[in-house]
This record gives sequence, structure tokens and C-alpha cells, in this order.
Amino acid sequence: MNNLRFSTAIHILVLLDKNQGELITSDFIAGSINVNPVVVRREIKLLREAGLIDAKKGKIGGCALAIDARKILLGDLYKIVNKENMLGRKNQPNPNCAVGRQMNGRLDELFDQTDTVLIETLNKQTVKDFSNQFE
Amino acid sequence: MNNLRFSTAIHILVLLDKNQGELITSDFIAGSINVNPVVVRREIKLLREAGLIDAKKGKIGGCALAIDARKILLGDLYKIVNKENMLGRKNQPNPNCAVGRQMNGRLDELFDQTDTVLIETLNKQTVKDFSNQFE
DNA sequence: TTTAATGTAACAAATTTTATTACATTAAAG
DNA sequence: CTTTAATGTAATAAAATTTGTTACATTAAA
Repeated sequence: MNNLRFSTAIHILVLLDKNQGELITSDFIAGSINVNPVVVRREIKLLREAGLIDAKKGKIGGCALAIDARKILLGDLYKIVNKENMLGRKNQPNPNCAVGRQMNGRLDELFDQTDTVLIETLNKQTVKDFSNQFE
Repeated sequence: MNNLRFSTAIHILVLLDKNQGELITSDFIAGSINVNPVVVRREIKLLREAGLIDAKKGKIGGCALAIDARKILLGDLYKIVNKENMLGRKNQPNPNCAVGRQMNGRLDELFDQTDTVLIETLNKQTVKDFSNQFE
């Protein structure tokens, strides 16, 4: 997770929460985050596919929350923007070594356990909880 | 944490635990992990600086655990090999936007909390616990 | 003195991440 | 029905990160 995806996604959702009832453009969002609008639209695509956001095309288009920010858990958001294990990747160890042969099986268990704890922890907070911290 | 560092480091420590009393070379370790020996030595450097490993130079050199594997917590290991936030990096938002201006402060809190929980979770297991899973 | 190891710097290659350009599509408004 | 302003997305470029490799200095045993 050495990227900007979680930060970008939560920034988008906070902006939409703070502007409920309006349609917000990706250019406006990009201006707040300070990244390229296409990067924002790529992130919005994922959030849309996950059912968090609705987008309207055409003139006077833009996007808005599809569900209440109180229903969006941060762990769910994390899962949308990150498909990898938190503890990173695995090597492809030597199968002729007893340790090497067993390593990835053990790491898979550890990685799964760790990801589960992380997501459960994040799920204790909603986007609304996070957004409410902003004045 | 989109890299091989944690997997590589724990692989090294398991090998050393499984070969207590011997000096193990970075070439042997590299053969088990299936990576370049210099990559192994780079990781060993960190583990050495953290006091987990001793290395002996010269002919019949190699490395060994400096402390008992039962004293090495996985959370401590994680901190040695990863200096970034688990949830990734932060943008440099627009300070002229009310949300953008506050975003990184809020993310810092969330990121710190999350890292703390992860590390505490990992600290429930030692390298020995992990190593004992290997036949 | 030779040999086999660590230690590390310097650089190359590969992969991942982000930025940019271009353009098709959509829908409102004149 | 044409213009305008937005999304949607593909293709590519650029930047940054990660891993691999080469080279060589240093160390210590034989």
C-alpha cells in the first residue's frame, strides 16, 4: 500500500459528504486534492462500481454519495481501493529447501489474519465519523 | 508495503532459528528465498543494526541470531523493515480548500491509530511462534 | 598468500504509480 | 441542432519505487 489511493478515496468521500445535495465535478475534487482529474475519475470509477457514489454525465454533471456516509465503513473503503496484503508480497522460495517450501503457506495465514484485524479495526469508523472531524 | 521486505526478513530469521549454533551465509539464505545475495545482505544490515542478528566476516563467516527467537516480536520486525504508514501515502492537498487544508492532519491521526493496532496485533506473535509452525 | 565470507556503493532493470493527452459519449441550454 | 461542459476511458508518458547485478574493499581462516 505504498500509494495515494486510500488518501485520495477518503478525500473524495469527505468532499461529497460536505456538499450533500450538490453534484460535484471531478475537476473540483482534483483541485482540492491537488492531483490530475483523470486520477480522480479512476478512483471514482471504483467507488461507483462499489455502489458508494452516483455520477451524472453531461452538462451540469458531477457526482454525489449514493448512500449515507454513516453506512460507509473505512474497512470497506480500504478493501475497495486495495487488493494486496498489507504486509506486502511474497517471494517465490526454493522448493528444494524445507523452509522455503513451507514459507508461503505460513505467510498466507499470517497475512490473512493481519488483514482481517486491520479491516475490522477500520470498520469501527465510518466515513461520516471521519468527515465530522472537519470544521 | 508493496514489496518483499517483510517476507524476506522473516524468512531469514526462520532459517537462522532452524539452524541455531551454526553460521549461515547470505548465499545459502539467498538460495532458500530465491533472491540475489546482495538483497539478503541489505536486509541483514537492518536486522543487524536492530540487534537481532550477529554477523561474522572472513572465511567461515556468516550470520546467526543475536537474541532468542522467543524475544523477537513480529510487530518489532515489521517496524524494522517498514517505515511507511500501512494505509499508504498522503497527497499534498490544496490549502485554499477547507477540506484540503485539514485533510493531512486527520489522516495522520487515522494512520497512526491504524499502525498502532497492526503492530500490537503482530506483537502477539514471536518469530519463534512463527518458526515453530515449520516441520 | 589464497580463499571465502561480509559490507557496501554504484548502477541497471523491472515494476508500480501517477500524470497527461486525446477523444468518445452524454445531456443541458441556447 | 449546435454549442457547451461534464463523465468515461484508452493509450501513452513520466516519475518513483523496488529489485537485481556488478564490482570491489575488507575481513579472517587455512
